[in-house]
Amino acid sequence: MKDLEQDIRSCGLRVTKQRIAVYDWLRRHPVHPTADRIWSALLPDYPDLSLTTVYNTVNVLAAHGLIRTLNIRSEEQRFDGNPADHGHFSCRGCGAVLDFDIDVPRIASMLPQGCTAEKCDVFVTGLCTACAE
Amino acid sequence: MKDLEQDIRSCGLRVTKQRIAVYDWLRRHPVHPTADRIWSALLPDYPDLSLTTVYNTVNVLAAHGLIRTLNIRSEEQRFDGNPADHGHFSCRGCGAVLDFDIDVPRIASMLPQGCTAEKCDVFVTGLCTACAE
DNA sequence: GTTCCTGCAAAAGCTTTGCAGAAGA
DNA sequence: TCTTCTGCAAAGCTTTTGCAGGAAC
Repeated sequence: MKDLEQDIRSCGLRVTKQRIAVYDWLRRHPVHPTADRIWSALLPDYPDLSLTTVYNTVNVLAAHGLIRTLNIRSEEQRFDGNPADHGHFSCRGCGAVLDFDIDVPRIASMLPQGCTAEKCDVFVTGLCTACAE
Repeated sequence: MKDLEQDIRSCGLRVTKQRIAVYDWLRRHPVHPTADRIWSALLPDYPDLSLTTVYNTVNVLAAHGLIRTLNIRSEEQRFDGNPADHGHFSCRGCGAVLDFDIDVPRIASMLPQGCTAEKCDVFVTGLCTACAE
């Protein structure tokens, strides 16, 4: 928990219980939630937490690279507590989103000549093992 | 132009001048536009075209695999006249979106065990050659 | 004591829906 | 002729903004 505070503080941000709560939840639940989902999950423990603050918090955390924003589906924005480059596999059958490791240099080698990669997202849609049957 | 009609017809859809216009424009302008951008571009030639119809059309075309929807940025949905798997490079400097070829089998090999890839999107953010200076 | 953050309400922006009239097959 | 599509207006949703009170430092 102390390291979460440290992360936030080292970005020049103030440590508030709302920021700790959102950041901690996001890191412990790798479910790529929407802002609304984060808010609902925290509401029992933080009855005064507002959806506006969740939006504000995820935007601030993402701007400082502590979390990452995803656009898997068109309708809504999702957030990921793991800011490292990694792939997302979305199962068409059960709707689950699985993380997987990606070989960033290998993907960067596919880029147009002269372009440099700073952030890399890979989204694959298909069927997972269970749904393939 | 005839092949566009053919594409639309072969999906069991009716051929209308609006659908031809949107589909044709999208295929000839690989700029990954928003619905609004498509509408603005076509308005001079189709003064009666409504934004609702553009939305309806891109959704129908995408549902039948003739075009592809993208979620490069969070705010808005974009469309791509090329339905084949390919990567998108978004330049942080000039905002341009460049297509690049991807090696799908190579990426599929990074997937979790047992998962099968049906659609693959790769989004890379960074700096293009011109902006890198 | 300052500055920054939170939370409410309202606004903004994109996208969808309902429905009557028009167009395609 | 029958079914599908278009276009207008209005609604729906997610996300942002403005601002007063409150918390962090």
